[in-house]
Amino acid sequence: MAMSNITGSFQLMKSLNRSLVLNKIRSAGAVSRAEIAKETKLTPPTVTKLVGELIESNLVKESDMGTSKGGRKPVLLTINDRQFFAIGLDVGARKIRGVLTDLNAKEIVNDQVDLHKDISSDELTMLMIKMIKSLITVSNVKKEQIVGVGVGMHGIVDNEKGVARFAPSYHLREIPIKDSLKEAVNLPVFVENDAKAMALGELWFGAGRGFDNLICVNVGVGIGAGIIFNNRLYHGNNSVAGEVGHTIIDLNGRKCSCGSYGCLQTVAGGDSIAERAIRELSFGRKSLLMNKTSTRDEISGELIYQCAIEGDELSQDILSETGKYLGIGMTNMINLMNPAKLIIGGGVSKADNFILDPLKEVVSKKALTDEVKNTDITKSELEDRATVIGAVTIVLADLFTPDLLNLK
Amino acid sequence: MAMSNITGSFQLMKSLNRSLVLNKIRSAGAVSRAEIAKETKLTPPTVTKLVGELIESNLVKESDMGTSKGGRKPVLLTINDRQFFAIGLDVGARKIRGVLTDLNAKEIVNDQVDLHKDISSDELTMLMIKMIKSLITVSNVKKEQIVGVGVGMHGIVDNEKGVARFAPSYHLREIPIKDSLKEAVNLPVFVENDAKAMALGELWFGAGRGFDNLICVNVGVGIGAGIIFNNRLYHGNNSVAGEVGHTIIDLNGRKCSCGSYGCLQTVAGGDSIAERAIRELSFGRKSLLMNKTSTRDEISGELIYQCAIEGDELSQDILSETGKYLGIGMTNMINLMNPAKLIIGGGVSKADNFILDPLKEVVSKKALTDEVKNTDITKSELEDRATVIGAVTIVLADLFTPDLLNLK
DNA sequence: AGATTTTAATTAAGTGGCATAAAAATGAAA
DNA sequence: TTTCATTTTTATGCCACTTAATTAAAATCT
Repeated sequence: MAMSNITGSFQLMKSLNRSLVLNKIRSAGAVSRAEIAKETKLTPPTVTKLVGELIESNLVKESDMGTSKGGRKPVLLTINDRQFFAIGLDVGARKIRGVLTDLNAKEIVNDQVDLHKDISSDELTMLMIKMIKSLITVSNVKKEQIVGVGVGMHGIVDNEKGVARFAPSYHLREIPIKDSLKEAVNLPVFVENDAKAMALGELWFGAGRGFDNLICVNVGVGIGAGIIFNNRLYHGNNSVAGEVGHTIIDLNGRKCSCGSYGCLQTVAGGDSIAERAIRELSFGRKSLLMNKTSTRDEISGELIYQCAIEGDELSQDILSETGKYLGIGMTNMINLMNPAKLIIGGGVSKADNFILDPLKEVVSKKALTDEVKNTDITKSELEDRATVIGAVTIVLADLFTPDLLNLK
Repeated sequence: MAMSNITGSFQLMKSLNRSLVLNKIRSAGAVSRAEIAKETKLTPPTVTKLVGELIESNLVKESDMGTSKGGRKPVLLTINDRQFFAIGLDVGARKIRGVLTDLNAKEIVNDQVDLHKDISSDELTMLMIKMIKSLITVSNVKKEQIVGVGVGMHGIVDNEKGVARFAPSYHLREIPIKDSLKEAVNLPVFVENDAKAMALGELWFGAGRGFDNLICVNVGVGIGAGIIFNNRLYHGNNSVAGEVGHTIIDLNGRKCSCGSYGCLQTVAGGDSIAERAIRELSFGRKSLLMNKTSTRDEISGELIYQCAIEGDELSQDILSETGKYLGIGMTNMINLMNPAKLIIGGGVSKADNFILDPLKEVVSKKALTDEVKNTDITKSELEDRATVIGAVTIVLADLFTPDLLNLK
């Protein structure tokens, strides 16, 4: 299909403006009709009408009076955040987290459950359903008030079909999450890759606010990226976009779980951190890690973060090296996609700046032009809640900014 | 700015539909009003009206009658391709090519001029202006009939300002192409990086027709990519997007002109091909290359392509190796961006399949999922005209699909 | 304090551009 | 020749916006 296949119509016009107004209210927190008119370039009568409909549908409410600027006081409008709610699930390698939030993604209740490695598709689905039901029960919210369920799932996800194509942590394939949950709880369900959910979460509620073109990288055992163009998630042609962990940065590197050699993941993924520590220790290097563990298996990324913060030199060195490798991967990504902002999330958030600083240094040395050398790089603001809030955000995005222009 | 900041209005509605109709005519070649209505989901009266205005403005004309399907014969509409024209320039490392085409990008006249390595900004600009004027004179087209000038420029280009930020081939910086040309010829001027122009050219008139999400890679001395999302060029935050030649694939690789080590360009760029040949010859390997050259300096990419086609084993081996390295870079790009189509252009087009086959093989082995392993990869259809036709296409894109929705 | 000015929001009327319905044009098929 | 199918145009209506005028309410000026 060539072209921006968008047919202009009255519905489009109205939907566009409705979204515009709704989103202005959402992103501003509280605005008057007059200000909306000014900022959206809609006329006051139009804004009045649209706001009226939004109030009618209970999405928006009039709240306080604003301060006068020399005339009549403005009536401030806010999202009616006690009327509707959204549910988000973060289906990670070792546990499922869940939250039920209001329309500002403010948490009302949360829940979590541990997973075992050899869980089956049915068990997993069942746990998700159970959690959704529990969140609803505990929060004491009516089901009609819930606008949808978002799922941030690790691995390869087909977001259109709502299927987890491949979940490496439990070696499961083709889990029909959307269909299963939809049938069980009778709510709209959205399924998305965890890094993509995270990116959307950071865009709306975290470090990405105000940007419309960013990349958020989830560094854990795997390394995935969520790419945002024009305020929307970019999925690519087969929902595979963002697999930065499997970009090759070392032709002669070690074999990766994907079969290739020298993937970023093999030198900067969570497992590689622990392996590097074990190797260094076997060379006889001293470290706090020795005092805190009795067997090799106890050495984990988290522990190394902890020790680094406590001043352990080996741990710091390891994280620094990880940061450098990660920096290479990020530089490649920056040279290719030139995002306005790069957000680093996942376990790394816990590693203070031991990873981030060397990462930034590599980018500032190796990226191509002065402008991209200075790419704005920060760590996740939502930290370990990024994916679950991101999952909620998928639901909110559908509510607040429906994809009117059928951009893929 | 959060959100699809698009205000719905009557103008928007109309522009959207006007573009929709215009583009349907352009991409179909010849269609009836009825068919346009069917395909665009506009109503027949609306199409009649919009077509009337397009005919009025001389962009569209009624051509032949179509064949009846059991009723009145349809009147076929076509782009009025003898009324308006566009100019494209390809400012390469060693020469400038220019074309003047009709609105279907069909060449009317062309021109080219050689450049010397130490050319100045003023000289370069002067040559461009001279060529534009010459194209107009020779074609005998009135200046009012020319809708604009597009420039595909190698190196780093700021397309918004129309400035060539850095042109590595002649070590020039900050050439204000747009302003200079605009002043001299008094026509709308668009300046774009060569790979990006190429991508747009292939999208509209080459191997990319029918896709709305593709990457076109220009393999020459440098390796640049033009990224198309939603039928539009993606520039990134500083117009730097697409610099795949400077993505690092070999941590321990050779130093690149950019200062980093192991950039794709160092193992798959044009220079590396010649260097590899020289090295192999110095090891005493036999080759047609020996017969065709007297000094090392004569060994070039082109010559190697030629020898490979003539059956020279060494040349074939070298190209195969180049293809493998290029395949790594392409795999990384595919894993990151998951394009629907990958087009390989530049000098490589002349290398037959000696590069493309190993490239595809690497992708099919190393890309992450089955779907992306099978990414549609072909070589450029427009071949050495890709950039210059792409330059024309920038002008046409502005005419046919103005950026109504201010997507960046 | 009262009049004036400023800002906010609503009401009323007008307009642009698309849709629906019907008709005209034209040709194939019965 | 009549009937039917398809293409295109004409006439009318309607939707969602805009412009202009009005009401509301507060700050500032005299």
